[in-house]
Amino acid sequence: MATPSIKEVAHRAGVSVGTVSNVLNRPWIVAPATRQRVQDSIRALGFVRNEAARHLRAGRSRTVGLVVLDVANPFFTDLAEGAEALAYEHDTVVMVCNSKTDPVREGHHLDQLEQQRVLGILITPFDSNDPRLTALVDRGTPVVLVDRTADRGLCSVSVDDQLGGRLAGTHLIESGHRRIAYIGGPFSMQQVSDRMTGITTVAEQAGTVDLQLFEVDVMGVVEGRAIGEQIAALPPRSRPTAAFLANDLLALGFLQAMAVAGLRVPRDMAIVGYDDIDFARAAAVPLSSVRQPAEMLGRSAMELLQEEVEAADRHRHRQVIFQPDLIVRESSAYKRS
Amino acid sequence: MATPSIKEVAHRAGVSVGTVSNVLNRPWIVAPATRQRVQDSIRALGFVRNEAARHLRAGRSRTVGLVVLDVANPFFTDLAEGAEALAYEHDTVVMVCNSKTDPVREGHHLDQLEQQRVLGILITPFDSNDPRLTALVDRGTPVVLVDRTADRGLCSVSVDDQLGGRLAGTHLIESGHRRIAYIGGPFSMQQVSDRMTGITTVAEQAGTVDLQLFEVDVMGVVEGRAIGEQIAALPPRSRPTAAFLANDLLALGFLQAMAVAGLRVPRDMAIVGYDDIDFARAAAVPLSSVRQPAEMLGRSAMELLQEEVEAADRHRHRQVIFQPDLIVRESSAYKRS
DNA sequence: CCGGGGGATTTAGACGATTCAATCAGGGCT
DNA sequence: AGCCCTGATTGAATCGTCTAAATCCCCCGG
Repeated sequence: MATPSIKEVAHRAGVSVGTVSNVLNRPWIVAPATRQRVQDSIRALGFVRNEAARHLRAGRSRTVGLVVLDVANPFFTDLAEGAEALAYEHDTVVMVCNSKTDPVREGHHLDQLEQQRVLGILITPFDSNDPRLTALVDRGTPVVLVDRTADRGLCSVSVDDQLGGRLAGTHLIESGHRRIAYIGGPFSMQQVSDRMTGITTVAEQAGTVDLQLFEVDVMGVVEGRAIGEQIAALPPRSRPTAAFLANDLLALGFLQAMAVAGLRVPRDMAIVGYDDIDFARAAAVPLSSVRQPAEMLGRSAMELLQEEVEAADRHRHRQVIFQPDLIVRESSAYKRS
Repeated sequence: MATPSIKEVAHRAGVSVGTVSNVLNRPWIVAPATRQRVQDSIRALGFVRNEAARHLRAGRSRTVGLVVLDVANPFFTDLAEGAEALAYEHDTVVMVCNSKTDPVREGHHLDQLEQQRVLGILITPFDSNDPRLTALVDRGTPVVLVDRTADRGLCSVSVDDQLGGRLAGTHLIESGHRRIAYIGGPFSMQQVSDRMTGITTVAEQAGTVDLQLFEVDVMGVVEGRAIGEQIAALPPRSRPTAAFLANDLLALGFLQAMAVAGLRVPRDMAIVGYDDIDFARAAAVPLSSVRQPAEMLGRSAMELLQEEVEAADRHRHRQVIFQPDLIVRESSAYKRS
């Protein structure tokens, strides 16, 4: 009835449990005839290894945790894809957890993962300086920050967000915009504030640019739409003529709101998003966006983790940084005279 | 160095391991003073429960596997969201696995989940009659089919796909279309063929409708674009005037191809998708789509599973079926004379 | 014929948490 | 003083797998 254990397999094959274990782990040291008998027994009983027992014995599991801010965001699914591809090569399983930009959920997932004694954790944290992260590391779970730069003793994989902000800002300013909105949030999140710093820098260099900041709690389509309505309702005189949004979901929502409000994109409102998700190109007005190498990020993060797990001791933490690209499409392809 | 075990905690608190375990599991039977001492010890040592050991002892894990066809598809992330919400209430963890419509990957994930002795598996299988599924059940892992109807002894949660197909078909036919394309795939997948059956039925009833079928391997944006190009290249005389696509990703890709080819939607080509994902409404031309209650599906599936796990014995397998709705938007809002 | 060598197999002890039967310490009652 | 009861705590066995050390067996060489 219950799943058979190695013991039943051994009994049926007329050998000891040790031999069965050897067949499973070092088949070459077992005599061919015996090996065959054991394998037959395994098949006949439908034996399936118990990962919990292996894990307990080995002291380490074969799972890696990946905690992301929003699984529904294609950027993160791409990232997960990359991580999973590499994990597969290392005979490792990825457990994807969705924190939904909520520190409480994030904490809950971290607890679960630690209890499961995962090999390590890849995380896009709500707050990169969260003491829980370092505590985790101190207690022995390797952590790699994803899409965030680690300052202290951690590995991290990130994209130069300030550069991303500068790219978007420069593009909009050169297109003649003087009132620009930056929309993202929460500002406490490193990536959001870095992108802001980027665009702020170039705005200040240009001198005459009026940069308005709008904060949201969560970066989803719904929130983008809401901010869009709010901005569309401003008097045309003071209303920004361009918006840079900290991710594409926000941008898509924002774009919808423009359509509803009857504002033309890019004529009345230029839009630049971030991440360059697949849907950006398929939007009502194809969306300009700052592209990040999502899959590469995931792959790279997993690489660092595996390195740390295997080298254990003599491992130096590294910070890998990628460069973003600006992809200009119709939503910002209009030069103001 | 290594994570401390219950033994170190006990030693430091000057009690036996049994008492520590009691503090963790039935604190009320432990004398307050002792309890306090143990809790202090736990905190001081940074003790974290070892889930593998608990699991091994308990004989059952606290994880549920969810295997979906495509995590990048918002339909499935919504579904996962629903499942996770209920899991949380049952103090259970969901492990999301992405089969990418690939039976091999699917099999790999099933193996992993079984080795982990998960509580149960929720799956949108590539092939509902896959013998591996029933084998899994026979060996003791409860399985609930999601977005598929189970015939045999399994629980399932699904949406009436034939009805969905009929809704889309009727709508297009009543709008005056006589040449209609149905695009989806692989046709061997139950939901794809059910939707086809639905539209075929109403097309036959109408009598004069020419229904053309196009098969794809995977239902993603890229494939939709490819089929779109192919159809746009047909001579206008024989080219369908409407397309019903088996999911919204396909439809979005298809829509892009129309734009590129210079065909106007809905005038030259009406489009109806399936799933009504968030992006459908945000598309270049807002997409008509057959809506499925994704989150509800996930929740419901998890409900059935928990029921089966708890009732163990006297549990009757059930097939829950939801009704889809047709959401008409601009992409099909044009009546041919 | 005996000892030794080497390959094949077995044995036994972890790994960490849980649980239940057994023990223990006190207090109250006769 | 002796006894019992109760509530608190302990001890030991258990879950399934792995591995290092021990044992077994057979054959070969001296």
